[in-house]
Amino acid sequence: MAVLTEEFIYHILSYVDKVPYGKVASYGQIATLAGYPQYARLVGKILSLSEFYGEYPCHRIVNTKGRIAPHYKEQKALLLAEGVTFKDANHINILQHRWNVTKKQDK
DNA sequence: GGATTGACTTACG
DNA sequence: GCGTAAGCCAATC
Repeated sequence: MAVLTEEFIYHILSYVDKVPYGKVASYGQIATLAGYPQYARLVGKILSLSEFYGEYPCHRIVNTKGRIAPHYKEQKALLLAEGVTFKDANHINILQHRWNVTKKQDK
């Protein structure tokens, strides 16, 4: 039944852990790298639970618009602490900080 | 087993 | 660039 097994969660988080300092990645990007491009929503759910499975940089994960998580208020402060710049209160400079391994928008 | 919801993404106006 | 709609999948009611 549950797809959100520890094995799957750690698999996703392993890619999250590969996001370099000062960079950010999208849910879909992580999902694609993990081999499940359609599981972007599951990635978000996993990240919300990631703190219970280990300390992962879940604050480096944003949506493709560069907007931070609506329910994760510390994210902005954490990203600023890493040198990530914001366009406004809820959007980072995704074009500047997005992870280089982007396969969807490799351009 | 159908309907609703969500840390998503893409398309359209 | 922003709001809405449709597509997507798993969990929850």
